[in-house]
Amino acid sequence: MLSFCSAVGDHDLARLNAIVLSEDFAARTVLLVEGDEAESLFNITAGTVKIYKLLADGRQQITGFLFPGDFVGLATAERYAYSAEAVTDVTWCRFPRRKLERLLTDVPALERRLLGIASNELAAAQEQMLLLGRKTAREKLASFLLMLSRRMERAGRAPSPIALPMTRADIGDYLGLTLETVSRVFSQFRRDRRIAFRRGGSVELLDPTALATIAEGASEGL
Amino acid sequence: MLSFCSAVGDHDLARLNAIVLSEDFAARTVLLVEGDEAESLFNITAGTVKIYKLLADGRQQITGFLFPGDFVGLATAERYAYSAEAVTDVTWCRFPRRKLERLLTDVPALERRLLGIASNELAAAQEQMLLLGRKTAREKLASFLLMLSRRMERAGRAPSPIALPMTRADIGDYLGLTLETVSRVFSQFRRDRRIAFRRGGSVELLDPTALATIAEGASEGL
DNA sequence: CGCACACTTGAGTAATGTCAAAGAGTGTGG
DNA sequence: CCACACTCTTTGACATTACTCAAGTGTGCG
Repeated sequence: MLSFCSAVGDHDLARLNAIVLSEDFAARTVLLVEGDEAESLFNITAGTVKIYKLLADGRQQITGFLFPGDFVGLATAERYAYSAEAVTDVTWCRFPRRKLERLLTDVPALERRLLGIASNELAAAQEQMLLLGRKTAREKLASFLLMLSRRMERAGRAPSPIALPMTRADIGDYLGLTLETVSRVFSQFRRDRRIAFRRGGSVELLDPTALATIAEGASEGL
Repeated sequence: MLSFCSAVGDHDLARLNAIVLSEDFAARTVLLVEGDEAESLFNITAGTVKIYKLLADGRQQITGFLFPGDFVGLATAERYAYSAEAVTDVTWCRFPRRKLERLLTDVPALERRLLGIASNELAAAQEQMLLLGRKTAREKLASFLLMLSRRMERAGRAPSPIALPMTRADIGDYLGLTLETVSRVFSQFRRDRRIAFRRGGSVELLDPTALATIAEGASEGL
């Protein structure tokens, strides 16, 4: 929100606040369903959200884990391109689309901000395609841990330990692996003293440099 | 280009044309390198372009095949997020970024158009993540053929036969497979009379319905 | 305290990758 | 014009990674 609102002047900020609505949800609540009419855009205030797509037989691909400050439902299309579920308890702000569009027309700087956000997401999506299509299980998990770590840093927090509010199954569905493979690779990293699990489901990165080497595919002798 | 320019009035269209520069390239020419300064945006006029990311050891993930009308280098970031190479001979229009930005400021409708394009690409990227992370080789190839077919239709052409200007290796690098697996699945589809190869490297979809069923993961008894 | 639920670990399997060789299509120079 | 050389493709045999199925171990919550 901060980065979004900072493009708005005082007067327009008041208008932005006027159209915003705060909502709370318990963990595991389904927040959006792919194909539903996209009548609002949301910005996460607290908690973790997963966005995902499903195949007919139930196979799931999580396309992103979203944290406070991230947008859900970013699309100019009529319908949501993905489903969303609360991983933890979640609070978000709702921007009714029609009101938001009027505001965007009046404040072009907001539109440019949204374009910037969308093109960043596009770059992240391409990075994820590289991961899904070409990386091994080890490389995927190392990349995943580092991505979360960098995200913590960008949010102004320490790069380690990292909170892992999602299950092994969710991590697998994000990386294109099974939960068993995720567990096995984590165990391997733990045995090799590259990570350590802490209480409350968080992970400490004991050797970020080694993880970065693995993540980039130089996994030969490691 | 048409869809982009149609958001511009006559006077502004003249301005748009004034900043545009047409360029030609032979097949296999490297057009952009990931990490290079993003000083221009491009719109393809003729030919096929692949955009891709590389790992240190040479593994490649193609994140998109782009055709006439598509944009290359769409990013607000300082640097290109991907490399690009001409699959066939290519012609494109260059929009110097600084001049384009001035134009975008003057014509907010253009910016909204770009936001729409970016959010469509985001939806396509998520569909591709589902494919890469969760679909089998058969499902991937069926999805790929249908995607190209739908793209032909949207461009106002017949949905079949489809031109396949890229190599099996490129298709594999797009779908997260090896070229051998691509070839084997194509052979299987051909034996099952779902597709037929025509002269000049194009494919006819003999049974689009069956392919659609396979693509969506209902591959049980097929 | 005990019941879920998530996680870990093991054994065997299946899908896809790797290595290899031969065939088909295309362009070029003798 | 044909033969050679090149690249791309197909197909086969085998290897490997990650998946499936299964059992057992925490761990937190009611």
